[in-house]
Order: sequence, then C-alpha cells, then structure tokens
Amino acid sequence: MITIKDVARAAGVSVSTVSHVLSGRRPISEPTRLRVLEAIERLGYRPNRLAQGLVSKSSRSLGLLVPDLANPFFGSMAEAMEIAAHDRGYSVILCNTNLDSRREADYLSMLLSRQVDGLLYFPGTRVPNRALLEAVAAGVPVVVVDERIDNLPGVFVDNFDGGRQLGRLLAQLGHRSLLFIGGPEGLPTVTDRLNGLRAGLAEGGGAPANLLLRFGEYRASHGYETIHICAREGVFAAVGEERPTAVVAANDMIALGALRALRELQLQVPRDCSLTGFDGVEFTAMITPSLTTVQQPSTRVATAAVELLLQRIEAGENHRDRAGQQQPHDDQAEVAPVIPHVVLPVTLVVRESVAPPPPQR
Amino acid sequence: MITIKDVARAAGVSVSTVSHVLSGRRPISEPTRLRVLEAIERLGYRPNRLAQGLVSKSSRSLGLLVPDLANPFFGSMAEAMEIAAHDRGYSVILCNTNLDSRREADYLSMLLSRQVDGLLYFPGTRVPNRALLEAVAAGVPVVVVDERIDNLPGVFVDNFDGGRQLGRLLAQLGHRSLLFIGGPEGLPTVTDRLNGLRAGLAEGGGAPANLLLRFGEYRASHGYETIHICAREGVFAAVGEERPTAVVAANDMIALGALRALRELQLQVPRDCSLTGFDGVEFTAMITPSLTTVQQPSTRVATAAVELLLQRIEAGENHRDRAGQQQPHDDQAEVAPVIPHVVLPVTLVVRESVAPPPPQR
DNA sequence: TATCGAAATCAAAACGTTTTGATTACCAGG
DNA sequence: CCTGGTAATCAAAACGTTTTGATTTCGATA
Repeated sequence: MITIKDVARAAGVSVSTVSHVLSGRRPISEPTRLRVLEAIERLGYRPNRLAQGLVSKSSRSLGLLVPDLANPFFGSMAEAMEIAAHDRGYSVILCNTNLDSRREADYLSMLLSRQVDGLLYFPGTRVPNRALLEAVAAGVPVVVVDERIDNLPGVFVDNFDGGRQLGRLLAQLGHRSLLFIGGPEGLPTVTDRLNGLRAGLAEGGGAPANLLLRFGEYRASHGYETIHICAREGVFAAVGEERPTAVVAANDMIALGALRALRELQLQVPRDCSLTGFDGVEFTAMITPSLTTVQQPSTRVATAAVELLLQRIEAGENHRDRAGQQQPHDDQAEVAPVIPHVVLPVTLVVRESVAPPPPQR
Repeated sequence: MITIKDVARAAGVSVSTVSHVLSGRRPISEPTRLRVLEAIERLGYRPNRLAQGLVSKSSRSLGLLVPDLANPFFGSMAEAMEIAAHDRGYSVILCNTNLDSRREADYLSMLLSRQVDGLLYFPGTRVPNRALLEAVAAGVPVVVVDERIDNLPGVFVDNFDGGRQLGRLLAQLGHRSLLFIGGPEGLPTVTDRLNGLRAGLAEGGGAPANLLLRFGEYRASHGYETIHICAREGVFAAVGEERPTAVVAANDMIALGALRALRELQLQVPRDCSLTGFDGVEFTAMITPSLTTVQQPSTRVATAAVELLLQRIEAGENHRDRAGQQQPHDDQAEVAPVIPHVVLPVTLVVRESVAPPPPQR
C-alpha cells in the first residue's frame, strides 16, 4: 500500500507538507505543490480513510437501517438516500433489520463501533427500539424516516391527508362499507392513514360508513391472506350495508396481494369491489387494473432526510467543540431543543381500481 | 469516547492486557479477566473499528455495487447479500451505480480508500468497467453477481437453460412467431437467455420460429414503450406467420411494462398474446394475469456470492502473508489461477400468462 | 537453594493520517 | 547591519487499536 510517507519521500518533502497540499490548510509553494501532486499521481496514492477517520473522529459514513429491501418502496428510498449521501461525501452502511429488534440492536452496536456520523432509521417495527434510544442518548444524530416518532427528528409524508383524500374519493363515489387492511397495528403510518380515511369518509359522504379493520404486516402476503380469511368469514357474502364495496390497503404491497385474492374469489376490481393502495410505487401504474393510490414524493423524502441528518451532524460537530467548556449555561438561550419533523405532501393518484359500488343486490 | 485506555485504567491493568482479554490471544488470569470485563461493562466500552482496521489492515467491510435498487430483483439480492455478509461479521457499503460508469469509477475509488476487503459487483452496464479492472489489478477480491464476465469470478444462474425452457414451452404450445424484448444488447444475461430461447424453440417445435428482437434497458418503461413502438410499426397488425403470438421479456420488469402496453392495445394476455418474464420476483405471482417466468434462486445466488467472495478474501490474506518472501516460485504449483464461476439452476414457473396462440385469422 | 520454564503482565512500536508548535529562509524597514 | 515579520517547511504528537519482545512472578525441579 502506498502511504503518504511514500509520497513524501518521492517528492522529497515531509509528510506534513503532503498533507497540506492535499487539504490546502497551509500555503505551499507552487513548485513543491506540483512535485507532490506529480508524486501522488505517479505512485497512485489514495488516502486511507480509516486513518483519516481515526484522527478526524468522523468516518464520513451513515448507517441506514431498513426493514425490507425486497419491498420496492424501501428500495427506491434507500437508493435515493444513498445517492444524496454520496453527493455530500458520505458513504452508507446498509443494514437489513427485517423487522427484528434483536437484529436492530446488533446493527446499532456495530454502527457505533464503526463510528458512523449518523443514522437513517426506518422503523417498520413498533415504536422506538430500545437500542436506538441508547444510541440517541449516546449522542449519535438520528433521523427517523417514513414513520413519525414523537421525540425524534423525522421526515415523513402527511399520511393523515393521504388517508383523507382516499376517504373523500370513496365516499363521493358512494362507498359506505369498507375493509381497511392495515400494516402493523399501532404504527403511526397505519394509524394516521386510518384516521385520515375516517375523516375523509365523514367529509365526503352523508351517512357514517361501516369500516372493518384488519392489521398485519406491510406485505403482499398479508393482503392476500386477509382477503381470503375475510371471505371465509363470510364478509363478502353479506348483503346490504354489511358487505364491503371497497378495500383500502395501507400500502401498495398489501393492495397487490389483496387484488390477487379478490380475483381468486371471482370479485372483479373495480366492478364488484374497489381497491386502493398507498405509497405509489412504480408497479401500481403497470398492473391491471392500475391501482388508485397515494403517491409519496419518495425522492424528496429521502433527500430531505439526508439533508436533515447532515445538518444535525454538522451542528453536533460544532457543539462538540464547545463541549469542553463545562456548561456555558447561557440563561437567555435555555430553550427546549426543538425536534424537527419534516412533513411532505402526498398526491392522490386516481386510476382504474376504483369505481362506484355495485348496485345493491 | 471511552477508549481501551480508559478501561485499562479503570481495571488497573495495562492496555495490552485489555486487548488480550478481548481477543483471547494470550492467557489472562481469571481474576484479572473478570476485572477487565467488569470495567468494560461498567464504562460501556466499544472498540473503535477504525483503529482496529488501521492496524489489522482490514475494515471487515464489503462494497456492494448495484445498478438500481428500485428494481425488486436487485433489492432482494442486496438484502440477501447484506444478511449473509453480516452473519459472517462483515458490513456492507451500499453503492448505487445507476448504470453510470463514471459513478462506478467514483464509487470504486471511494471503496478502495475505505479499505474494503472485497467487492460485490452487479454489472448492469456493458461488460467490465475500466475502473473495476483496475481495482482487480490492485488486488481487491471481486465477485461479479448476476452477469457472467469471463475472467472474473462470478455467481449467476443458468440463463441459457432458462431461455431454453421458455422456448420449449412456447414452441410446444404452438407459437411460431415471437417478440423478444431484451435488456441491454450484448449483456451476457440477455444474450444467454436469447440463445437459450432459440435452442428451446428449435427443440420444441417443428418449423423454425420467426423471432423479432428488441433491446433496451432492464426496466418496465422499456417493455411498455417497445410494445407501443412495435404496434405503431404494425407488428401486431400483421397476419399469419408475421404476427407475434408471444412476447418474451428478458426480465420481469420489462414483462410488467409490456403487459400494460398490450392491454392498452386491447390485446388480452394470454388469449391474444402470451407473455413471459425472467427472474421470478414476488409480484409476478400477484399480478393479473400471473406471469409465467423463470425463477432465480436469488437467496442462493446472493449467499453463494458472499461465500465465494469471503473465501477469496481469506485466501488473499494468507497469500499476502507470504508476499514478503520474494517469489517462492514453487515450480510444481505453476498452475494458471482458476477463475470460479458458480452457476445455479433456474426453475420454469408456468402461470396464467401463456396459452396456445389464437387461431389464425 | 539456585535454576528453569511457564504464566501473566507490561511497555513500546506500529498502523496512516492530521494538526500544530518550531524552525528556517528570506525580505523589507529602520 | 540589525530587527521583525511572513511564507514555507519540518518534526513530533496524537488518534485507538494490535502485536510482540521484555519483564516479573511463581512454583517446580535439580
């Protein structure tokens, strides 16, 4: 391996001179500079970031904790975040939590060992993980993505509004009886979307709607099985107000599975039953029938999350400089630290999968 | 930050003793060991992997270069690889090449700076990137995934066989005129699948088939646009032998786009036109009609790739130990280094999207 | 009781950087 | 001709580990 020492020797200067050429922190005479640059080029020198990190106390890397990369929603989010981070000179360490909080704890410990400068965290599992809170307490900047967690900074979309737009649409079409297939019960995204849905239904239609609730994982299989289970329970055999005329899935994957199951039950979407998703991943435009869904600006969410995280990281670095001065205690500025929550707007995308309910039999 | 020095002080021993307790490389008396362990626990000590990497000359991390995480095929591959790597104690640095070879070069240089122990590389773009070959030349172990590159170790599936199975199936159903919508022209996966398709068609049917070829990106939009372009060119208006009765897409995303476009043209799949994909990602089972495709054992591919890479990394480490001894030159063992290519089998999954061709008008 | 070896521990060097106080060389001003 | 200041460079310390040769302690053997 070619080190800075080799370059220094080749250029006939000291190690610190080479470093200064590279960083530009001290003036270097032009001839020396050129000699050093030439040596670097000739030897193919590449600074060792481990060593740099050791002295600078920053690895210039971020930990990305994501529950399920096979889900294209997380895939495109991860992609956009990595790109944003790379643009700002940071690398991303990928961690697949798979909804397992033991794994999460494991990864967190590893990431701290690796001196990551910050964490991009997709919950996916219920509420804040213990290990995550410890990391936060230890002073590692964290930005929570996609979910809202009250006392942690986060970037997410207006899930309530998305739900509300869906509710209004369905109510206006005349739907009075719906099946809501949620993700994990209690997750903010799920709850917000559901509450929004309720609000939208109330706004859009006269009579209060009949709303059947199911919860489970954010996966196609959950949508698929839920429909079949409901069918076995006679939900779709009911008549009148009881029978759901629309299925609202808490995300696109669930909707995809539900669509399949509905078809297996000989229920045509949207003729016999409307269907909606949430997230607006690419395939929703491609399937048949194309899916009515709420589109997230995923790239904007991703870049906003990275921006917010880097902002906090840089703020933290300044803060750390002052850390030595034993409590400045500026009485004036004794404000509670404000936890930023960036909320981005969503867009309702109306496609083939919704229609007025079938005439009552 | 708590360092090993703090632990040593707290336990009343030297730094090296703490290190030995942690690594177990030298015997430590039981009472001392316990005292050290207790101090570690009490202080919440966490070894700094940057420092460890600096002395051990290994970061215990792998670079993962992937073209497009929004594609669920790459998403699940990336997920499986990261998990396999994590299980073996390695972290994964995520790099989104986006089919851009300048980006690739950029990432490669960053990864080398970060002292990654090896690279997991999905080409996606044409043939070996210059920067990649330099990295290989510099001695970084690389495993190419998904594509076959002749003189680099790789893990991929039997694309030819997959194509052949599709060809046989379609020929046996009676298809004589097909449209093949490929990925990037010249990519081994594309070529192998196409050649297999030809072989399968020859085996399965009597008369030689009419085969129309199109190439482009591995994306839904490419499938979608190709169908529409073909339609404008009158391809689907033709009669008799000319008109394709089946569309063979080089992967599932292309098939998804093609399906959409066919439907927009009022061509029903499979009644008017059969359709097949390749890869076997989850959604192929869920869409309507469900897609006939060739299933890759993605998890096996992913873990095999990680295994192979780690194997090479460890071999390289042994090799490096001997590197000092100026050319052992053991005449006996003067064999050309064998480039391993792990080829895994695929499975044809026949679903609703294929049927015999419609009766000729 | 002197000697040896093994077990346990320590001290110091090394890994590749950045940072910073010290040194040198040079030139302008008095 | 001395003084002072500045520009350019160097040397050494520091970052947090691991590794290894040296030292100490101790019990067993001669």
